[in-house]
Amino acid sequence: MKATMKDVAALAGVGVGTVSRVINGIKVKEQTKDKVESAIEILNYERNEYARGLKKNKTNTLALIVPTIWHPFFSEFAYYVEEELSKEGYKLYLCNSNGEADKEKEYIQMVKQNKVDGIIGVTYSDIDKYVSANLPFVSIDRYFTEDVYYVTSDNLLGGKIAASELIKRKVQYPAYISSVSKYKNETLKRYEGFSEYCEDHNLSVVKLMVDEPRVNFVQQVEQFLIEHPEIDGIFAVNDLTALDIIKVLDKLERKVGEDIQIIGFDGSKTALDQNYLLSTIRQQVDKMAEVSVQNIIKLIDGNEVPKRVMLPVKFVEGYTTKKNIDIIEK
Amino acid sequence: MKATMKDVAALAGVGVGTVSRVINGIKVKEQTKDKVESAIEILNYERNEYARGLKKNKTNTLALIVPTIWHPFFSEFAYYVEEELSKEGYKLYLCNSNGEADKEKEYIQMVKQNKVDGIIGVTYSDIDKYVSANLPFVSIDRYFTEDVYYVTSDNLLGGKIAASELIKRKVQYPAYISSVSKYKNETLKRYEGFSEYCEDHNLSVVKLMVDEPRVNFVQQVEQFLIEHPEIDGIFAVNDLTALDIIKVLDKLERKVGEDIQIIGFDGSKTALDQNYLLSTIRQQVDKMAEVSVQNIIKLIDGNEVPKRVMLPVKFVEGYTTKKNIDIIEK
DNA sequence: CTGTTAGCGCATTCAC
DNA sequence: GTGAATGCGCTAACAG
Repeated sequence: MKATMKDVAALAGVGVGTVSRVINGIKVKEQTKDKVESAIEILNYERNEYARGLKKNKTNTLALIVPTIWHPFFSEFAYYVEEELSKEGYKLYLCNSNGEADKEKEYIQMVKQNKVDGIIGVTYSDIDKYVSANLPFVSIDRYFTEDVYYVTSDNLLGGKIAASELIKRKVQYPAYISSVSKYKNETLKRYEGFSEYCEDHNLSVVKLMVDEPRVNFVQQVEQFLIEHPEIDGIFAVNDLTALDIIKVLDKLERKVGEDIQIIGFDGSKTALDQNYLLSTIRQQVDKMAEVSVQNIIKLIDGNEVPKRVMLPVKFVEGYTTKKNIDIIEK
Repeated sequence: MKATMKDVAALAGVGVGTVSRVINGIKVKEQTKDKVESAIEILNYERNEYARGLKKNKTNTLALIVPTIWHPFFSEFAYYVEEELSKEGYKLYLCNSNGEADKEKEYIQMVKQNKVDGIIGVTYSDIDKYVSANLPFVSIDRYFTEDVYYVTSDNLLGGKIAASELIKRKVQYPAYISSVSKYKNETLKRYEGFSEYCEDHNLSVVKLMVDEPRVNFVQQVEQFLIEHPEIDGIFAVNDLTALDIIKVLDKLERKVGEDIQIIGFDGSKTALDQNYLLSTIRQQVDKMAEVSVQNIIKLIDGNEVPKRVMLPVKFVEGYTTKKNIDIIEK
């Protein structure tokens, strides 16, 4: 049936230890190495990962928890995480939590059972009590406690940039629209930055914050916009929300990019490709993934990494904000 | 440190065998069962999956190979696969192949090494030589050989429906635009169905098929549309391509949905949400995922499943085709 | 440098 | 019903 190390050792006329050494790249006499390798070849030997894991307590496997891989931001993030991990010789488990703590707990169990070495998680549930300080866990976009490592974009700055770009384009009545999870996360900073900047420029922000899970989101947006006809600039918590809002604006026959300007957040490539039109605050998804992966691997290996990493963002102009500001400004 | 079965057995005052039985739900006297369970509780015991895997040679883990999780169709598919798998108590490895056979081979190795029990693959490379008949492998959207199980949408019918919907809307000069992989896959059927139906209605279709990987795709589309100004209806190989084409049409100032109609393919929810406007042929992604998962699990368990499953598709009307056909038809 | 050996933690005989 | 014993395939420590 399936060849084991013993078979290989027998065929090569050496001990199992030697076979193990060859496989793991530990120095062995060239000649014996050749013998072993050809035996491996002949028997079509493949190492059994279970036996190995049992000894080494190391799986070279990570889990990625996202609310849903459906969301373009998460799927782009997952893409980069897997790519980076693959370079490092790691495999990736994918978990859609749907915001349910249960499933997240399950994966935390897995690291305890040695099924995975660590977790990268975009978790919007109250998972924090389960992640202990010595559990390799890197949180994305969410601050738990001092113990939990996290990497995030500079959401505060993003909010400020959005405000500044809108104000630059003569927006007088800025609005912020978002859906909010009952669990605190970094997206709240987008609002903070936005309103702070607006207030500094003597503009007050009207806001709509819909509780998650979103029900009748579109209707609520519509009502909000009808109640506040003066709004001429909107900052949306993310691109998908921005697109939903645009839908409503279309329906209300407000000319987006002219009568009313809108800026999203994320700028993940999928969304941009599909909606080349949306002005947005772009997060460096690739970088986030890279840093997350590098950090968690270092954590697994017992090295020090910064508790917190914050990545810059930048404005990407689309067609939902006014062009040629220079001309406008004249 | 970490509690093992031995510890539990010691604390409960029973043998390890009994502990094992309790854990695996094999009948044990109620009383001893309770003892064991409370010992497990106290010691916070968790089964080591590696030791278990070593014995059982079963991992309850599957791999999903997609070209890139980025693509909304694949990310939606991945979502449903993971969801379905989760119900069945399976874990999912995610692999972005980027169309490279190497990475796909690596995962096939993994099933041989008992790291995964089976693979669901959307593979556009010539992986077929590596998947043997007894390897649990379900292919999506691609026919290999008689040996390989696959599930796909009814692409031929989809093409026909697209043609019929366009013709119903008075299209006279239908076109088909696509990018094509050098490896045969089921998407070619979309063209077949489309052109077949058109020809049956005495319309000849002009087509643009750009080789993958796409370089200068947009430019090629633009040139194609300029060279064929008569085109008044387009069927695109998928939604993303349709959106790219719309971009070009916008640039050329052709009024989409009026001067020129366009139908995409996929209708995955993400794309629809973001582009509520696109008329498309909708695949039942959830169903595809469900069937794939059920079939591969059956295969793993050694049961019979149909070699080939073909799922129906349907037209979903957006704003890129004419509305109120009745009125038009009068 | 290399062969031998002792577990890793569990499931599964086999006796009792 | 249940405890004890055997090995799954591998790595690492040890002895040569």
